Amino acid sequence: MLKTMNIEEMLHSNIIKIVKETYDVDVKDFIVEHPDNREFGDYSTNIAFILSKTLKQPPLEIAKKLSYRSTQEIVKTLTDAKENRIFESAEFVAPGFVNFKLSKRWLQLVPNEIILQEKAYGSSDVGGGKRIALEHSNVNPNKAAHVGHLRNACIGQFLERSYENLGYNVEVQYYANNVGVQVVTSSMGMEMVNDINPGDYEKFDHYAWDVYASMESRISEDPELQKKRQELLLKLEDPNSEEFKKQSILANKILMDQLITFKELGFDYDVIIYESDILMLDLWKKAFEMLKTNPNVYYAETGNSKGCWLVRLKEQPIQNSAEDVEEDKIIVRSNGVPTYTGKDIAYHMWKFGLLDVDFGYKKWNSGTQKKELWVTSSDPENSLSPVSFSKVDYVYDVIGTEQSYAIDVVKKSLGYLGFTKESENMKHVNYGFVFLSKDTARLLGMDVADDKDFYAMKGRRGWGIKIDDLIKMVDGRLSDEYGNFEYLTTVRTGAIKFQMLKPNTFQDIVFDLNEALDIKGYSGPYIQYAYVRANSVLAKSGITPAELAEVQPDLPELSERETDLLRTIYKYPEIVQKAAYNFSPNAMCDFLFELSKSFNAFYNDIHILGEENHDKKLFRLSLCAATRQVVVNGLYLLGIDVPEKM
RNA sequence: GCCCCCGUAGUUCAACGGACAGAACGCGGACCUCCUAAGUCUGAAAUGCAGGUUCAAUUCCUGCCGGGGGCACCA
Repeated sequence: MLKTMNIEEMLHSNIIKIVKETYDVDVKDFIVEHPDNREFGDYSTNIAFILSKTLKQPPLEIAKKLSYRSTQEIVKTLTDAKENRIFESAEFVAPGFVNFKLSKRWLQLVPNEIILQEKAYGSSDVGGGKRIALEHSNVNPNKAAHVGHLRNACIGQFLERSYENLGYNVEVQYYANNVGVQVVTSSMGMEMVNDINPGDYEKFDHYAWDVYASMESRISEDPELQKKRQELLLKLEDPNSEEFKKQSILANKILMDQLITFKELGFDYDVIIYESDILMLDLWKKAFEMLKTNPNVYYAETGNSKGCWLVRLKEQPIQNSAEDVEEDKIIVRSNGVPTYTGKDIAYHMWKFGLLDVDFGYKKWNSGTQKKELWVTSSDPENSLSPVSFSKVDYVYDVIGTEQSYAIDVVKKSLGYLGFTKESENMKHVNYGFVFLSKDTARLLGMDVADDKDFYAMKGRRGWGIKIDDLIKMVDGRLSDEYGNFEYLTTVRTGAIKFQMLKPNTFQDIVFDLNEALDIKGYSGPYIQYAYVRANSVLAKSGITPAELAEVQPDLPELSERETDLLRTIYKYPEIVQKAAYNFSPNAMCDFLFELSKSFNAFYNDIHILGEENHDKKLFRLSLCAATRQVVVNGLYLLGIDVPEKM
C-alpha cells in the first residue's frame, strides 16, 4: 500500500528546525493551517506571534526573517518522493503570518498520484492492525429503529470505515438488551394489547412500536401492571424459565426486523452481544471477585447506601472507612443485585480481556449483510468458537450524550482498578440528540400546543420517525421527481446518511422531514452528481485511467478553475485523518462538498472534450479521474456508494 | 442545588485562538443550438447580554439570560 505523505507534518517539523537554527529556541505550540483566503497561500503559520513574546520582538520582524529563511530552506529543499519541489514561495504578511504556497508543478502531479493510488489514496497503516471494538446501533430489541438510532449507526459506520482505512482492525458490536424492561413491556403488550392488529403492519417491529407505546401508557396508569412487570423481570433471571425463552424469541424476531432496516441502508455488524448471555456467562460474578478486593471498591456499613458496594469516584487517600460517600457510585444494591453500571464495568472488562472468560459464538445467516455475522451463545456446543471478540486494544462506544455520566463512571472505575491503559483506550463517541422540528412533530400528531421550536422523540409514547418510514418517504420524493431510475436506492441512501453526518456529532440536531426530503445544495446527491458528471466525461473520452496514469503534465499555465480544484483535492489525506481522530464525519462531508463545488465550477466553465490542445485535454481528464476517485474514497468512508448514472 | 453540552443570517448548520464569520435552504436577479440544469453565476441577510485575558476572541475566563441533558439501591 502506498503511503501518502503528510505535508502539514513535514512543514511543521521544518519550521521547528528553522526556528531552532535562527533563534536557538524550541517551540511547539504554534499552528500550521490552511488559510481561508486562498490569496494567503496554501499553508500558513502563526509562529511569529508565538515567538514574539519570548524573543521580545514584533511579530512582523520575526515573520520577515523566518519567511526569508523558509525560502532558503523549506522552499528550496522540501521535495516529494519524485524530487519535485513542494512549495514555490514563503511570504510574510502583516500582522505577522508566514504563508506558504504550493508549487504549480507539484500541484499538477497530484491527480496523477491519486489515479495511481486509486482506493489507497488517503489510506495509511498507522493503525498497525490494532483491534478496535466499536459498539454502535444498539437498538433495544422491542420496537422499530428510529432516526435517533440512525444517527448513531451512521456515525458508527463512518468510524468503522475510517479506522479500517487507517490500518486498524475494527470489529462492530451490536449490543442487544433482550432481557431489559423495554422488551418485557413489549412482551406484556403482545398479550394484553388487543386493539392493535399485527396484520395491519408491514413489518413486525412496526407493530411492536405501537404495542410498546400502548402498553407503556397502560402501565404508567396502573400500579398493578407495574408490579406485574417487576415480577416478570425477576423471572427472567432464570434462563431456564418459560418466560425467558418466550422473551428471547420475541426479542430476536424484532432484532431481525431491525437488521432488515439496517440492511436497506447498508450497515454491517460483526457480532451481536446478547445481554442474556452476559448473564449466563456470569461475567458479573467474575468481575465482582476482582472488584471487591480492590481498595477503591468498598462495602458501606452505614449511611444512605448501607449494605451496598460502591466504587470511589473521587481521588482520595484510601482509608478503611466503611461509610459511604455521596458522590460514589453504587455497583451492587443492598439486595446483592448489581446495578446497570456495575454490569457495564464487567462488560467492558470483558471487551479488554481483563476477565478470564469469553462467550461462545455462532454464525447467524441473517441474510442482511455482506460480512459474516456472529452472535454470542451460551450453548455449550458453541463454547469452542473459531472467533473471539474479546481482548481488544481499543473500545469505542457510540452512545448518546445522555449516558456520559454512566460511561465516565465505567472509565474511571477501570482506572481505579489499575487498568489505566484500558481506561485511556476506552472512548465515548458521544453524539447529540435528534429532536423533531415543530412542523414534523405536528405531522406525527404530537401535541405542539406549547409552541416550542423542537420536540424530543419518545419511544414510550410512540413519538418518532421510523427509519423505514423515512426511507419510504425519500424514495417517494425521488421517484416523483426523477422517475424510477436504476440508482434510486444508492442516491436515497446517500441523501439520508449525508444528512445525518453533516452536523457536528456533539451537536443536538433538529430533524425536519421537509428538509430531509429536499436533496439540493449541501447534500449527498450533490456530491454523487459531481461523480456522475466526471464519470460521464471520462466515458465519452474513451481514455482509460491506466492511460491517464501515464500522463506527466507540465503545463505552463493553468486556469483559475483548474488551480482551485487542485488546491482543494490535495487536502484529502489530511481530512481523512482529522475526521477519524476527532470523530468528525462532518469534516469529511464539508470537504467533499467543497471539492464537488470546485469540480462543478470547473466543469461548467472549462471545456474538456472540446479542448484542442492534447496535453491540456489529457490533464483535464485526469482532473476528472482524480475527482472521481477522491469522491468515491471519501463517500465510502461515510458509508455512501456512488451511482453510475443519475 | 451541583455537573456537562449548546445559543452564529428568516431557518438548518460551518469556522484547530487568527487575516474581510463560511455554506445550504428560503427570498431577489442572470445562465441550457459545449461534455447530465440533481448544475453554474449573482444580490440582501447573523456571532444572546455585560465584563476580562490576548498582537488577535464566535472560539479562552467570570457573571447574567435562554435551551437541552445528566446527577437513582432505573436500564
